[in-house]
Amino acid sequence: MGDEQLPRLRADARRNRDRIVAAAKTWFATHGPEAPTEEIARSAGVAPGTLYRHFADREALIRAVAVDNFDHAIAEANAAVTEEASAWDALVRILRQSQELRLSFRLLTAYPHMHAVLKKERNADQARRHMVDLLDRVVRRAQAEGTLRTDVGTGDVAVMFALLAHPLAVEQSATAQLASERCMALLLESLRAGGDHDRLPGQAIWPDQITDDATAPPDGPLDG
Amino acid sequence: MGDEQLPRLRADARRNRDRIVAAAKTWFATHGPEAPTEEIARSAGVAPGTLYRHFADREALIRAVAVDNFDHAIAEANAAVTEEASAWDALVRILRQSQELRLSFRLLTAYPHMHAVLKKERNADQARRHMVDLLDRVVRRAQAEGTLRTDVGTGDVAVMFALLAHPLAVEQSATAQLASERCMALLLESLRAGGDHDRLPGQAIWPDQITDDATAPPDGPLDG
Amino acid sequence: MGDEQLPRLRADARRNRDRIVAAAKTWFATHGPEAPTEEIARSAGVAPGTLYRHFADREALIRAVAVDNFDHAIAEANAAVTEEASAWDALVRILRQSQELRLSFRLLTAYPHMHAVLKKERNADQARRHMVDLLDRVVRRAQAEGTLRTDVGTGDVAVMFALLAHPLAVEQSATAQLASERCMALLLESLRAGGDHDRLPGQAIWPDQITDDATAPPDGPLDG
Amino acid sequence: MGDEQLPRLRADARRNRDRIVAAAKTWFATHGPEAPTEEIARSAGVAPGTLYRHFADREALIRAVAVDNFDHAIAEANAAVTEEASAWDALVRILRQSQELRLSFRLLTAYPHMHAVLKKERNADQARRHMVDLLDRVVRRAQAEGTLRTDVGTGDVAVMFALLAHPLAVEQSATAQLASERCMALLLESLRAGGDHDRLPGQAIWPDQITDDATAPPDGPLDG
DNA sequence: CATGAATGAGACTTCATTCAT
DNA sequence: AATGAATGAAGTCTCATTCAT
Repeated sequence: MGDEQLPRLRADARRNRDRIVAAAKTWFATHGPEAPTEEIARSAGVAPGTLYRHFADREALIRAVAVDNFDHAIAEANAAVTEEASAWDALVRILRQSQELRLSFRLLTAYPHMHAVLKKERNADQARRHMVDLLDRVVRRAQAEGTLRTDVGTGDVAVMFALLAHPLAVEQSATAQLASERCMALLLESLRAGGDHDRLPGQAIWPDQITDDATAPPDGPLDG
Repeated sequence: MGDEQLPRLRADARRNRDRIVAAAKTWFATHGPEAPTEEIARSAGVAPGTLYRHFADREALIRAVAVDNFDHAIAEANAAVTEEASAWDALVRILRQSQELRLSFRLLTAYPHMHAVLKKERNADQARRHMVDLLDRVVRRAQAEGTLRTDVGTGDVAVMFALLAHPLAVEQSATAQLASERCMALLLESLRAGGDHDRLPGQAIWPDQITDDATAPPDGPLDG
Repeated sequence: MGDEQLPRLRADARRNRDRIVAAAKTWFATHGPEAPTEEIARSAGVAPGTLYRHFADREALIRAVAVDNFDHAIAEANAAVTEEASAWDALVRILRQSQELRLSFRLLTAYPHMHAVLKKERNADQARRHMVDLLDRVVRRAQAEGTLRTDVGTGDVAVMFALLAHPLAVEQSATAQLASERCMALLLESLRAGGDHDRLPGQAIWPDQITDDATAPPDGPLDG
Repeated sequence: MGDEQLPRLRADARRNRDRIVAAAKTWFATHGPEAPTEEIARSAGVAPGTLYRHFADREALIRAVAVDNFDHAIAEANAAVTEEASAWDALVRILRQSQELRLSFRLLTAYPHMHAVLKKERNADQARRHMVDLLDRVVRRAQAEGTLRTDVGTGDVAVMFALLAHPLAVEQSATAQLASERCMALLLESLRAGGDHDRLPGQAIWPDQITDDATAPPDGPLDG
């Protein structure tokens, strides 16, 4: 899903590459995108030089992690679509289960210039579009089956996903877990078809509006 | 509000301190909480030594910025409570207008150990509690006046605030602005009293649960 | 001569700067232009950070050393012109004595892109032109006094200086010393006015031809 | 001449060895003796491991390049001696034409410990002596035929060769080419027998004095 | 023999913080 | 109280060389 284009690697090199990405994913998740490459290498059980043989610099590593996250997220989303009885259930499952997707979003918002970084690699941008396409199909099907209110678009849903993917400041505790679930429940309730809905401002937002380059993010981790 | 306890400063020292906090606020907002102190000092028009005369280390500076943010946010929230006709309207206004509050929340989620950091300084922790108290009053009043559903607590509302305070990855464009407003509208709709509500998981979350030390964040910027 | 434009430095900073340049001069002379900056700093009795406070990178340090060399070389040449009875004697003394000039040339030919590097700093380029001007006056005076053959130009003389400034591969031994002196003697003999001279190829080379950018050096230490 | 002692190599190995030496010669000439071995290998179309199968380390590669240079230079010098009418003409041709000789001298003066390095390999040292012997014969013959002044020795001539082998800092331009030719003409004029000659300092320098270990260079590229 | 992945020492540079002026 | 120079600990990245495939 993002790796077919890599030149064939020798088995040991491939294994090292995978271990480095896995270690980086953990370090980025726990210590942010500035986590020391040396520590990442150590966690992966390789020397620093090996990390740099596979990834030219920190950015390349971040891109690789992001692509990997998106790949897994897409796989999870596909499974949800395939296995759930209704599009609505698929949507709920995607929202609830995608830890990988969540990590992607965290990385996305924590690293300055992240969009620019991702654009540098075909894989990364493709993965993003792929995810959006998938979400778009689910949204339209949910509206067709009458479970999702029809005055929201895929873009609206994506924005909500992005918000919910953010870590709560208190996330690890039991309260945080509960808070997160309650928040999701409230959001899902507001998306559900039926009942009286307020008129939302503007028009529904669809994928073409969020895929557009015009929506490039600002400059900085807190704004980006 | 958070600064009464500071020793009297000479006028010029006071001015320097203020300029440093202002510069830091800008740098933290645009370049994250790791922004170089030297740059912050330069922006403030002082030498690095001066910055460190006022703030023992980076953390102290972050605390000062947070306190400053909270002070402003509290002032804005007070104005909302005073000037709006209903508690609901005050809530909406707080959510929509408080740029300072938004920045506070961003800082809160972007910096590792932020809770621990804030706790180190009486001022900072007090400001946070002050803000929560204020929100609590508004929430209870809104429930009393019948505009806010009663199965949510102040903690739930705070979590939503925190979520909405996050920048959308697309925030700068017109679409992003619209997306943000639509998202807020959906959230507010879900908080509004009336209609049929799904049963939310667990119990309502109230201030004591989010002020509790048990909710301390884990170790890392993305999780914290 | 190359340092008037520096902002006033505090006395201690000035002293450190000078010690760093002196240490760098020694290291470059003995270990080439890739000598470790850390060692240079250690020799100067400062920490690496101090070296980098004064010189943004290795290139800047090399430029500073080159400027310093040229400054000293110019001073020596000026002394020769002032103190020697004839322009010819001044020429001989300049050729024989200018250790600093010799070091400049070594650096010049040992470091890739050296000309480009020097051009980056106004001081460096100015010093070079200054030196050429000085040499030009001596050459013309020697020709006017009838001691230097008139079919050579300042450019020719400069080229010979440059050649002689190169280290002989055997330079440190007694033989090398002698070889160097005999070589100089032969060269000076060929420059001396009087007797029958072969027709030299082309025309005399004057300063405008060697100051011209068109004569930029090739890419590399052995060709440059 | 320098390679008879090598063990027989398979045809492909032999071809690889030759390509590596050729690539190294180019890289050393353009980027100095510290040129990355990996780049040299790439230019030669082999993997780094192959380079190290043929040459134990960087020094061995440098020696191989030097031997190769000397071999070619000797062949050219032999041709000059054979084909030119007088020893003087042979001397002039050797000086003017031997690009390989020039490169040998450059490498010799650019690399630290070069003499020590060459001495480590029988081939390299033999090639150097061979070249000196050849030059010695030409010098003596030229003096015998009355075209070379008799107060200079082979060592003096070799030193001049070494000097002229250095690149002029301006070598690439038309002016540089001319300057080089004029410089050679002046030097040759000073070597020519006839006319009044100044007394040169010391005694003529002969091969035994420059082959002597006592002339070993100091420690560093700029002095060596 | 060739390959090219892995190593790991070490270079350069940055920056939070201290301290002499 | 302010200044800004100095420090030195990290961190990133390179590359000569080794070694498993």
